[in-house]
Amino acid sequence: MPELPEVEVTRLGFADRIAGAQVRAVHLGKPLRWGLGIEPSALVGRQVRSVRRRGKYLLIDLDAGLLLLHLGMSGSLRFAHDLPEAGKHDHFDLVTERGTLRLNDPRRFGAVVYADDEAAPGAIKLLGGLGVEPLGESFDVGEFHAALQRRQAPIKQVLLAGDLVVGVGNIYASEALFASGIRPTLSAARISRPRAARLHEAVRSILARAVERGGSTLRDFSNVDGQGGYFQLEAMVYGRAGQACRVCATPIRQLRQGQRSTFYCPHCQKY
DNA sequence: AAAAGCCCCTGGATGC
DNA sequence: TGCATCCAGGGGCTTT
Repeated sequence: MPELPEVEVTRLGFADRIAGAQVRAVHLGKPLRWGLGIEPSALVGRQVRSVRRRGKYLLIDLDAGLLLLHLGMSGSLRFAHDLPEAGKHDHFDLVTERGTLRLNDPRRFGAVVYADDEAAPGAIKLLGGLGVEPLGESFDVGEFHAALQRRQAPIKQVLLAGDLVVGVGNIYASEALFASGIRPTLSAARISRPRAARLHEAVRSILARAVERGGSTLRDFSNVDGQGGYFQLEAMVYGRAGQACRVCATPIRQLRQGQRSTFYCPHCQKY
């Protein structure tokens, strides 16, 4: 669920509220994808400075060190003063005097990892290979097109790989390709400059719109206040196999690329 | 360097 | 109702 918009909506929901708070306790549930990498008690007394996002990672800056948090496939965060006792899928609590940040993650593909700083090996391993931020100024059309020229793989998988541009997951990759009229199976290297420009714009506008709509809630996602998003209602192709294209009424098709579902309109995406 | 497969884990939907 | 099977938004790691 959590792609860039969901992670950003999550961040926006608690960044300002937790900034300046002192950590009172850290509680762990079942093991996540990776261990925390520090004794939980060692975080007590540290102060939360800010919460940033890099790709699909949340970076919780402390006055000493930082926490790298990933929602995986089924993770979501809550932030509140009066959270109930931890349930079976609650695997990380950061208790502060301003409220408790709680990670709920049924599939446990998510993780919370401590690092002394962003240059620490543990942080480099997770953040080092990431591509540019699609909503930032460093996402340049010319560089994007040039990078696509060097990749022979299908464009859908190049977008998902995240080493070129981050944050585009399965839903938004399908949506961005629809918006730019490109077949998901087309080799990235065969995308012309004008098409790359359309894709570049589509990625930016769709991700920004999804943040505005509170993200997409298909199953597990909710913001830190427990509310779902609405972007899924605006999906043109994702999850719509067999249904009429909202533009041309042609039935939407579904295929598998790299063990993941892809949706597209064979009429609107001919390129 | 790039691409393709594998796998981590749980739960919901579907089919018999 | 019970049970097996398939599928799911991610991404690091290994192999080709």
